[in-house]
Amino acid sequence: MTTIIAVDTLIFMFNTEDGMILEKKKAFNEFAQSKGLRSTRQRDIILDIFLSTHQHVSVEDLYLKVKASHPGIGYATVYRTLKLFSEAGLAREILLHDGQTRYEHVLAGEHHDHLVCTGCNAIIEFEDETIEKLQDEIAARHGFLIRRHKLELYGLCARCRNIG
Amino acid sequence: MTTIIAVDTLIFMFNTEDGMILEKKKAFNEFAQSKGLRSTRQRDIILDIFLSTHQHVSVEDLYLKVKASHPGIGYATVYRTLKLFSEAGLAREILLHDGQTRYEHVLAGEHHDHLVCTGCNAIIEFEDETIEKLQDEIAARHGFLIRRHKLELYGLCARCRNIG
DNA sequence: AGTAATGTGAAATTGAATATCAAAAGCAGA
DNA sequence: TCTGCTTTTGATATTCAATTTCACATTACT
Ligand SMILES: [Mn+2]
Ligand SMILES: [Mn+2]
Ligand SMILES: [Zn+2]
Ligand SMILES: [Zn+2]
Repeated sequence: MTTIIAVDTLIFMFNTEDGMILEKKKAFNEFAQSKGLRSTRQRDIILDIFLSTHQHVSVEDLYLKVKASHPGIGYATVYRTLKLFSEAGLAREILLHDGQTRYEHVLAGEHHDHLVCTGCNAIIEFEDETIEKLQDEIAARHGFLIRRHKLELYGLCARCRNIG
Repeated sequence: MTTIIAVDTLIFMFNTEDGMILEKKKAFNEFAQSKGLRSTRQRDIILDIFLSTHQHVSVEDLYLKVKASHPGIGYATVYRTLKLFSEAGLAREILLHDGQTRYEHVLAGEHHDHLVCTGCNAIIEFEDETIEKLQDEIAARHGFLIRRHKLELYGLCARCRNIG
């Protein structure tokens, strides 16, 4: 009986946003433990606030958001903590054309690339398995071992095409 | 007779590196004229030296190369002149992961993407028509009009895989 | 509590891109 | 060739995000 309830709860957890959040908190705690990092109030707060965001946030973006409720937390801490999140595998650094590093959530095992509207800065995510395969073939042809790639399509979104 | 010789010479010219160089010098002169730019000793020198390079050069790279034979020429001039080359269509700016802008030669109508070795910084150029088509399809599916794209594959080249 | 190691926040530094500005050079006419 | 106007140059300053520094605070552990 107890066991069945536990399993149900677990499945439910991982299928909701709250579940994702718990999952990521756990992932970060495990990472911190494995690296011998100490647990601090600041990291907890920054993690909570990062997990509450839904877009691609810059350090500055997140810093301002954090400062709103916790004015004592400094820019450097937010900066360092976002780097940690990315090392821990729960965030990914992305560098688009505007020269500002942004962080986005990484969902376990998921990968995507970006369509960027240069008119309104909208970012659309996409995946294309065929392109990924072709990339591997190109790499293989040149004896390369690919670690990561960057594919960004810049242009105007439907709305900006009409307005512009 | 004269005409035939001229045609032969022209064909020959465009099939050699010297021909490319002449072609690009002409292209830049035409651009300069159309923009009302003045002809200067510095621009001639910088163009010559840029055309003599074969890799993807940063402003700093080219500046050092220029300074070696012409110590009087300043960084700002090299910087501005490379921008001009790119406006004139004979160079292209590329921004790889290391956050340093580089310039490469643009061959008429040609496009390519880059395979970058993070071990030795080697850069290999490639083209893949299928990938380009798939990109267009993705864009169309989202109502986007693509202006440019960036596709970079980062990893280790054959040599660095063995050494590393 | 005591101690050593780690984390924090304000400020400083870095590094590349770009702007500024006085002096030098190019250019069209006289 | 000289003149006067405009552009270009070169040294330097500025900008701006990323990153480092360091004195002080906090944590983990005994
Ligand atoms: Mn994304
Ligand atoms: Mn190239
Ligand atoms: Zn748009
Ligand atoms: Zn290599």
